[in-house]
Amino acid sequence: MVRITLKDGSSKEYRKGITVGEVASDISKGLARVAVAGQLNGQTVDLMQPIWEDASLNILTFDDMEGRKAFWHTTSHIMAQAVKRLFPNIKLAIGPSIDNGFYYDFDTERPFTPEDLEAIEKEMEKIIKEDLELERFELPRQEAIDFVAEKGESYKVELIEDLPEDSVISFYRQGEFVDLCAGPHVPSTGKVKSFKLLSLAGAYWRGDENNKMLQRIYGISYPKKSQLDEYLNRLEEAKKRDHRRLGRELDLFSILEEGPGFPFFHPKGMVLRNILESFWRSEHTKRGYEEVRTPIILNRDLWVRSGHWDHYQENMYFTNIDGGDYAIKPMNCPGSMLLYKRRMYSYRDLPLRMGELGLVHRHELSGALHGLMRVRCFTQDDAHIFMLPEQVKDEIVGVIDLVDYFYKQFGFNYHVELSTKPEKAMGTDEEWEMAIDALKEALEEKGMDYVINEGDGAFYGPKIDFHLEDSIGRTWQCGTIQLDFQMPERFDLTYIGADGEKHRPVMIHRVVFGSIERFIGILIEHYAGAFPTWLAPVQVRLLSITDRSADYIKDLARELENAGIRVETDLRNEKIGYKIREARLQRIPYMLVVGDKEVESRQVAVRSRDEGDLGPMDVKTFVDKIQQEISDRS
RNA sequence: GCCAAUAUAGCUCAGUCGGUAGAGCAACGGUUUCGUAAACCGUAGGUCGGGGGUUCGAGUCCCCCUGUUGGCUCCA
Repeated sequence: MVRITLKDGSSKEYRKGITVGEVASDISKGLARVAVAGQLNGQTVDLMQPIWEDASLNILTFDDMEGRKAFWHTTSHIMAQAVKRLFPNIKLAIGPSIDNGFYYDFDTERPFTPEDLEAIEKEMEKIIKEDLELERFELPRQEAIDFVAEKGESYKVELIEDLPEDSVISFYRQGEFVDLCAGPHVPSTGKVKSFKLLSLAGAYWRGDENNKMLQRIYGISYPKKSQLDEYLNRLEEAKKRDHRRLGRELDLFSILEEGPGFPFFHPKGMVLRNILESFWRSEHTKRGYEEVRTPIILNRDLWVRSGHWDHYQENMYFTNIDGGDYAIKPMNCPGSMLLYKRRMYSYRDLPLRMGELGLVHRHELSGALHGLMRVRCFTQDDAHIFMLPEQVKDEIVGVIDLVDYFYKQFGFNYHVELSTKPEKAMGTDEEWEMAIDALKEALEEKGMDYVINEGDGAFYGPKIDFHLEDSIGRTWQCGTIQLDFQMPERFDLTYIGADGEKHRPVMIHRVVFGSIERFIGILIEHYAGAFPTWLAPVQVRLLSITDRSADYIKDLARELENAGIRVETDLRNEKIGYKIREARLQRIPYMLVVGDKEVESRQVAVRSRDEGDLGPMDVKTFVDKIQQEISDRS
């Protein structure tokens, strides 16, 4: 007998070799029905897994991330099986589950067409109806290689050869289809009730652009049709809040063919942008930052000195002036270095916090451009902090607090990553280690959870990245703090210490919004265009019922403008329902309806975007209310 | 940059087998002066992304280029 301890702490004896699925059935029929995998002593396993020893067991359903992954992984096998039935000559690469579904990469002579996808979906339906059982088996290394080689699956051979010597090599069989796979999987193909193939894409083998490009098919699946519909519905909803669409509908910005990746900001987009910048300025002034502006174009020598010439050239734009080579800045730091060097500093002057809203240009691959999220020119809300070595931790902590303050202001969730030394880097391993330790120490002092991102640092130093989560769960890197021992060295930055000698300051680069353009893109999606009143490009629209109220409305508009409120009037000869509809589509926070009654009583009928009709109100009452809302930034 | 899809009026989209371009909304003109999400009538608007080719004839078929979209790669 074996003793099995369940999630709730209870335990029970079963015969040796009972499977995970049988235990689930014993617990309850309902659980057995929704079970997709198990967790045996913390390890995810198949429901078909027999249990030979005492163990703790957790039954996973589709609601568990691990369970969902098994479910999606099985669906990817079903897709691969369908592809092999339809196109026997296609070679299989890899087919994992991802955060939202699964994909499978295929090596095929002829790219898939949308019609192929339909045929594959049909074949998958058949495989699901056949309700094939999945069976796991293991093979010794050489046999495994021979097995896949005989099938002509050269990518699988390569995968097995790259597995560590001592690893268990497992396969899963469903009907005539066998695939190399670590598992786990759901017990049979019939478990997958509802699925959809979503998109086709090219993808390099092993993500390396020097390798062959394979054909990737993405898909999603669910145990119930209603869940699939809900997911597809969510995708539709996300489309509606796409910042590119809202940017056009709300007249905020545009990106034209004449400037791919170079956005134009419209008047309303500029209002939003200016508010963000003035918020930024006031918060930074409060925290002891000064502001500078450095040139967009600087000569070649500077970029050679900063290391960008050697380490960043492929992302830079160049120009020539009077026979000399110049570069358009991709970063603000070298300019700031020059500003630091304009005079002598005492240790008493440090830390020196030098901020710059700097417009940088970077050559991004054409295929990577994406609305405001990924552009070729953007404004970094940059700052360089020069400090004594003993000030490093406090300064980093200060920036972490500042970033947190900003993001909370907009109600964002975020997570933190710590990136270490990349391949193309300046400086010694010791310097890097010191810098990484300083960042870790600051994070730990703040008690922040973070993940390590190996090899993803800037070429001059490690960094802490802040990743915001957007409306459809994508994450975007915004804030970053980068510790840099290299630039001060290269530019020979010094300060005079208490001992009267010259010393080397330490420097950090940091941004909070990251890129104002990207941040605006994220804000648009986050609020679905319905900006809180303090950010709304137009805060109030005055709507006339008939021409008779026009003069009163013009007076009101002036009064509200004088109170610092952003106002528009709609005096057109249209019905009130029509005007309200348009104002709502523009997501304007307040509509003031003014007809004969309001002219008579010297009031306004207030309709809030979020709360609907609030009824008549004295003008002063409304102004007080909205001003309060604006100053609270609620 | 690579793979695929795609580009028709300001916007959203029709356009069959290759026979010479159409709707709704928006704009403009008129009528209507109306109380909380779309009044009515009319007018105008297009080198069908650009270039080349096939054809008696191309929005439609082929090739090249550009942009866009979804991925890959890269990143704020």
